[in-house]
Amino acid sequence: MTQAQALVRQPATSRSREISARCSACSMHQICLPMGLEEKDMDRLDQIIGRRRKIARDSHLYRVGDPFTNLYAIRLGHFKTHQVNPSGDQQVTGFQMAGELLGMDAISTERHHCDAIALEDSEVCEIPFSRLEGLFGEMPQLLHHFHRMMSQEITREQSVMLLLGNMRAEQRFAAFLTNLSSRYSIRGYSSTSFQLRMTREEIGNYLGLTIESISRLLSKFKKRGWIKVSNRDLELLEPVTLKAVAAGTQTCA
Amino acid sequence: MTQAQALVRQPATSRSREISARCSACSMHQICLPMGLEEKDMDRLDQIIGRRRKIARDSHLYRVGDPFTNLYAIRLGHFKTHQVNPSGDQQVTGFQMAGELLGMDAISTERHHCDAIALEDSEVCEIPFSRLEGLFGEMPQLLHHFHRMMSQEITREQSVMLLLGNMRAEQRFAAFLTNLSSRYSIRGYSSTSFQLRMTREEIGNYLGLTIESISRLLSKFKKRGWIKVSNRDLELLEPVTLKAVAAGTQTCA
DNA sequence: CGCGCCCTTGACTGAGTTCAACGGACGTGG
DNA sequence: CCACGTCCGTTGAACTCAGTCAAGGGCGCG
Repeated sequence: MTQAQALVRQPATSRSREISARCSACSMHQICLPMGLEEKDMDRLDQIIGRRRKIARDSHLYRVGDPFTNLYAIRLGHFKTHQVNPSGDQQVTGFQMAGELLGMDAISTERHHCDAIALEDSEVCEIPFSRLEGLFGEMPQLLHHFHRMMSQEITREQSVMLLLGNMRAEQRFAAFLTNLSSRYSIRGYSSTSFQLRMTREEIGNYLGLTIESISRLLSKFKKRGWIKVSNRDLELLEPVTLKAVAAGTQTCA
Repeated sequence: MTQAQALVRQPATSRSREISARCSACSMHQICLPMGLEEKDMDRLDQIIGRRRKIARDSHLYRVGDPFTNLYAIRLGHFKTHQVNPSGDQQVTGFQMAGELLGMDAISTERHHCDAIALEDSEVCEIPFSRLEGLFGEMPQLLHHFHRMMSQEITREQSVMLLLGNMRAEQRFAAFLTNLSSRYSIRGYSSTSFQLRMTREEIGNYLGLTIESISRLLSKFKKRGWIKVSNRDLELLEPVTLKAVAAGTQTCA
């Protein structure tokens, strides 16, 4: 029996889901929700995961006010989340990449508090929250890691508060680049060479700056020889300097 | 047998803890972690809660880098939390009051990421996190509410990001006052008349403004007849207007 | 080719900071 | 009880960083 035949003979429920869609086969499982689970537990998690959904670039994963039923684990691609205040202006609250969890802010009110939008064609795993809660009682490891992920989100947001509340423009931008760099590094990508998936405007909004300021900062950093930019392609030539600027140890002047 | 005698005759373990220290007898139990629990479950939660600790004004509940063992529920008083960045400047990340939970940002790394400091003489319940996790398996209601509280913290921080990223000074300050007002209201206190427990400097730091700006804003709002101020005593004379300013529907000009 | 979107750059503006001086509340000690 | 120092807050004047406004460039796509 060939491998192809073996695949064909699997029951329909298995065939309808690609093998690569299982947590254990996903390249993100060391970072994502199933981190640290044994094979057996990972399978149980797999069983509750609803669908793997494709989200086209610029389309919404969810919107403010949508009822909360699922968390979403990003398998592939990038997202942004933004809030809208009563007078209509937006604040980008984060950029998320593969292995990160979306929707945790909706647990408290069972409604989403922000919009989540794909920055490129992306793929997510739908995790029905009530079923996930059902697993927690029997899988303390899963629960513990879930708490770590929520806690990490709190920590992340606190550091953005520090950024928005205390830092000057160039410090903010250096911190932003440094943050992206380390997150790509964790995922096994280059920490010095990557693409910006978001527009200058989205970066500016996230950092509490205008698009013009971001543009000027890119030019300034380029002139200093700290980075190389061409459209959305970015190379960090002086990552150590950038880290120092982000930390406030060094300035641009 | 008199009541006094009855108290004396109670076993030492009971005597060492005041009756009012039990969750079911605490005025915050409708807001705090035990929200919605039945008497029996509340007792179980009580049993794992370590101590009720008094924290003197200006002293630390925990510091950045302290190992994480407990969450803290505020029974009485007010706290602030702040982060410190590498170059030494601080960012106040929140002001907490009775019924709120402190320390959730430490779960991810098992180290505290910020300092928590009492703004006045306060009291907290020490909740050993590992024992709390032990209860989760058997008390899904408790777990669910814990998730709601973490999620609420994420939401709260997102709205601060919106504030710091998008709002003008007067809008920030109006949002701050409105937020305090509604939190006091939930706790059964006056929503229009309360004391500021923090200095102008702490408010400014939290809102990404200087102490001078806060002082000027107080004067401005007073001149407009929106508030009455005398040192730390505050009265909101036009709460509706303040809400509108916070929402960006109305300006001060 | 032409249109739209995204980005860059320059000149000017202004909200909020910085600097500085002062005032008032509170606690301590003579 | 007053003198003194400290901490906290207020107010004014000058400055500055980032925003606003405006014009133009470059790239992709129909």
